[in-house]
Amino acid sequence: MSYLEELNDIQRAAVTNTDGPILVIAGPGSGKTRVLTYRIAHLIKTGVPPSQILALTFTNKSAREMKARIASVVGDAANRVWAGTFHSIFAKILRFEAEKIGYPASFTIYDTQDSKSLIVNIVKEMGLDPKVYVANGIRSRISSAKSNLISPPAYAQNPSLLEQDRASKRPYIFQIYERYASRCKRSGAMDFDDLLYQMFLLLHKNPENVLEKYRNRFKYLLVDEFQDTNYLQYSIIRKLTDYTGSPKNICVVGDDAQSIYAFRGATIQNILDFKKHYPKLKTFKLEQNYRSTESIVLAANSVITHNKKQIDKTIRSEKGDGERIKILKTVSDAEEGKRVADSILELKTRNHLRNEDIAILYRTNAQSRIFEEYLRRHNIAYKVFGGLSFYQRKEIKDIIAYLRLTINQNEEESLRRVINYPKRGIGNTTVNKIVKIADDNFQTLWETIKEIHKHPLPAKTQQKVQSFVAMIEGFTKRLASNDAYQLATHIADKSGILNLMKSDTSLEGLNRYENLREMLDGIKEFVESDEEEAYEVTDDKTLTSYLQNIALLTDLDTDTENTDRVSLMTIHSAKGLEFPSVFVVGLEEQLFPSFMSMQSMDGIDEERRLFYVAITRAEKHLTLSYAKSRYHFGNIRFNEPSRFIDEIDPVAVDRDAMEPRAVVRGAGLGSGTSRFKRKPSLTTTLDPNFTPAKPEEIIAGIQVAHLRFGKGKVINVEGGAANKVATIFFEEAGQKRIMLKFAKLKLL
DNA sequence: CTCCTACGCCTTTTT
DNA sequence: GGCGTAGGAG
Repeated sequence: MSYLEELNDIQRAAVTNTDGPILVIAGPGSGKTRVLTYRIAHLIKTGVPPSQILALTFTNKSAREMKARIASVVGDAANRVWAGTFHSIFAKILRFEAEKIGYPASFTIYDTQDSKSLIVNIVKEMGLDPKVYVANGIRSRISSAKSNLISPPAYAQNPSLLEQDRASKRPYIFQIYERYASRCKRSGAMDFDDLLYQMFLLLHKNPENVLEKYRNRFKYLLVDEFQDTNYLQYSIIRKLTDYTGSPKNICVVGDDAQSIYAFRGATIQNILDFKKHYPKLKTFKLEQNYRSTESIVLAANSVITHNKKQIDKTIRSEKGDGERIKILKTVSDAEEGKRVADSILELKTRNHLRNEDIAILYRTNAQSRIFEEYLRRHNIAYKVFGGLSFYQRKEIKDIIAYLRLTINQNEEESLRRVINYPKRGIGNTTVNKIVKIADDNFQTLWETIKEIHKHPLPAKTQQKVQSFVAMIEGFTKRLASNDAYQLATHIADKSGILNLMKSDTSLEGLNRYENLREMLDGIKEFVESDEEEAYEVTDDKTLTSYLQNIALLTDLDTDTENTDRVSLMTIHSAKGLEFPSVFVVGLEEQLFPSFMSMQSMDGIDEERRLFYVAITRAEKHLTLSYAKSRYHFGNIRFNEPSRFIDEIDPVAVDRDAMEPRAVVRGAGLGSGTSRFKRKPSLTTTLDPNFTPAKPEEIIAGIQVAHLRFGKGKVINVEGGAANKVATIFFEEAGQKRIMLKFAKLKLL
């Protein structure tokens, strides 16, 4: 078994101890994924049927990667392993078992937006003040209730929760929760938490002995990123493995130092409880780091010692000192953007790095903009992960709403979304009446509009509603005969969406149309793809399974274009990834650590673990940066450097690099009026009464100044007479091609 | 009912 | 600085 030779002693022990409970504490870069995948491969090699193995991860990406690596050892058998995220595996099981717990098999999955808009509707209906009952706050309250297995009735009787709600002047949250749950059920919809919560209830209520069915099916369980599981997830794991007579073949892998999801209920208490609940537990610690240089590991270790509570371990590297960590101190967020982009150019030439070897990591999604701007100026290809994902865009959600409604008419968020989109004369007044009627009759909206003639509404309105109903019914009829692509194309056309988009010739409209086309192409690809690949254990090509897939897909998963790009993402999304060169930016008090976390010690500790995760993504080069001033909601803010910088062992830091360089013109505070404009203007550096040069004066090699782009050097000039085009490299703005006829250039 | 504009809120982090 | 929504006019 040659693959065992690729492991160190501890890794090998963690792989070959196949039976009984195992806890692997795995530091960053310690070959955690390798252990997990080889363990699964080893199980299969020693005769365990792959379909009896369940591997739960946090991202689709790591599930996919895991499968690919298992396949490289055992071949096709890897495809029969149940590997996926908690959410996707449970969605798949629930799809199969839904009717046993009162949901349709075609249940809809609500994303965060859907949940929020449902809550907004409920708050309105209950006549509560939406400024007090903010949707986001309510949603996280409901989410954490579910994550702790607290049902609506249990919430209503829980003194401490009720007291908290009273204290925050929102005493009716328990009623909203109750209503939210019943509306989801009535809609045949599950939110993200339901995929876990209903899975637990399924096993707990155990209709038709499903519990035994799944206990028997999954003989070997593996859980990645165990430190990020919440009570609910852990409870499901226990349901499946912790019972009398269980072989307890469960292997969990995690690192308490990398726990960064406490805000959504994750608790390292699960690691501590695991030792109690599974007494015959064997523990393995992976402390050898194979990823980073010693400087980087030293920095990480020194930072994390500032956290009191942690499982004792020391990470070692044998990669040599490597470069020390650079610190970029800048005067403004704009200068930070520019300096990082400059450094990337420098890295690429000096160290022969490709774009894909480089990542910029930040605390909040909003920080990406300024880096995008300067990377574009420097002609560096990049990709922003996270933020608004493709499937969250309005035009995409609109078409998705039609698709959902076609499958599940009772689903109300989609119905409300499209009943008057495109405009068909069913306005707010009508919708509100319909909602009222539905509520009075204990019906769904769909049931109400299907019988709209029974209700007192203007004849014209009734007609419009009836033709909407007929349209949707027409779509539904096609489900049997059309594949997902045919149906989606039909819907885009007949709903009027396609025409609406074609008629919008604005730039944004064109963009939206492109996105719609891309969406349709994506469906086509899904229909035609030969199973597996990106779409995990899906074997059917129905619209239902397509919708399930995209509901659980994140931006991180859509890297189909394998082009060479710098990655921009939050530190949270970067977990589990590694890059030769990493920039961790925005290291300022209030931002990182975030002001939201600064009330409590635990909050700061979690931010510090986040910083630890950020540092340990780097293999060779690590640069930290901070800005003295930064725009926040359009206002300028001044922050101190992050406390985390001082917590790094000075030995690991390159002190020379700490000294500030010359201030960048136009990008900093010193540029007069431009400070109040978002776009740095370079106009001020040029002569105010300047006269443009004649086209024939511009020749290769000379220095010029442009009204907007600043100083630059002409690289070449092509085209004849009236249509001369010059390629000019500007110091600030990068390379541009400019029509000389229009150019406002000055000779220098 | 629809279109347009002004204002107000926003930003932790994610499946 | 940007997006979604409320509120007014047509």
